[in-house]
Amino acid sequence: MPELPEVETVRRGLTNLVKGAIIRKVEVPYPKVVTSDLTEFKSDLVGRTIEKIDRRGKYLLFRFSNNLTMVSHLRMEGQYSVEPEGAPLRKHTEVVFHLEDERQLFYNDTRRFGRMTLVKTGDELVTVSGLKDLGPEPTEEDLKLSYLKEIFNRSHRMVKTFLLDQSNIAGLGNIYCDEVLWMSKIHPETTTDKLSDRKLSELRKNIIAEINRATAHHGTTVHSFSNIFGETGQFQNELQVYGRAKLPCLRCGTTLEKIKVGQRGTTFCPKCQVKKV
DNA sequence: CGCACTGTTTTGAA
DNA sequence: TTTCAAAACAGTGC
Repeated sequence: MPELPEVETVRRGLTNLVKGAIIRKVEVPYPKVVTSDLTEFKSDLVGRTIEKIDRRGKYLLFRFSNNLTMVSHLRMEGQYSVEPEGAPLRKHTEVVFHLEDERQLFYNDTRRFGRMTLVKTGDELVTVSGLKDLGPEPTEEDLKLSYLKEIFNRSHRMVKTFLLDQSNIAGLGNIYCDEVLWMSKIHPETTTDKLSDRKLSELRKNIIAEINRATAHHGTTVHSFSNIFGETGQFQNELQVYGRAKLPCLRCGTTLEKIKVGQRGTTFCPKCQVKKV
């Protein structure tokens, strides 16, 4: 499901619904989802308040009282839902947080790729792989052009693959990568060191703008994504290339092509996005 | 039925 | 050190 705008949508929904709630009991029907000690996971959260929910890249950070943080990554199809106490588990419910107020928070995950781990607050930045090496957020303040120039010039990887690497920039996934490359008129297989400073600046602006715009639309619903209220995002109506292979480019009319780049399906316009060699 | 595809990340090997 | 393919898993569509 989720790239940064979708995870941020989930974060806001969770904040509305369960911020301030107290955990009464934790059940883990699918133990593999918890990568930290399972016994501690089930016992340590009992009695704790969900004080805040943060996000970093595609990671959700549940801040509990007494300096505990639960790191949750939804991977492909992870999803939270809030139900009345006693509601039956869903087919793919992996964790149940019973709350003190007659509700329960479910973590559901059809493909079972999502993972969560419990750490002492602050430790996530040193112990959680993926999180500790995460690149800057795609924002005006955090994503400096000088930084991009440096990492792009140093690498010889294809730009699409490079943007998907979360240690370079946090939060972009397959959909928004294809979108920003189309917007910036960059062929996905161009190697990063071939991009001019001017192109890089354009790409940076497009990344920031696109992520902001998608977040404002509550994210994109392609397969299964819906927010905690069960509402779908609206941004799929705004996509220019993703999911439009064989359809005309909305800028020049050329038929969009779909190829594989670094084992990910990649849609682009062969006329607008010419590979620089 | 078999195969390819799907919004992600980690792992191990080259 | 850097980069890449396979694997983790379930569902859907051809």
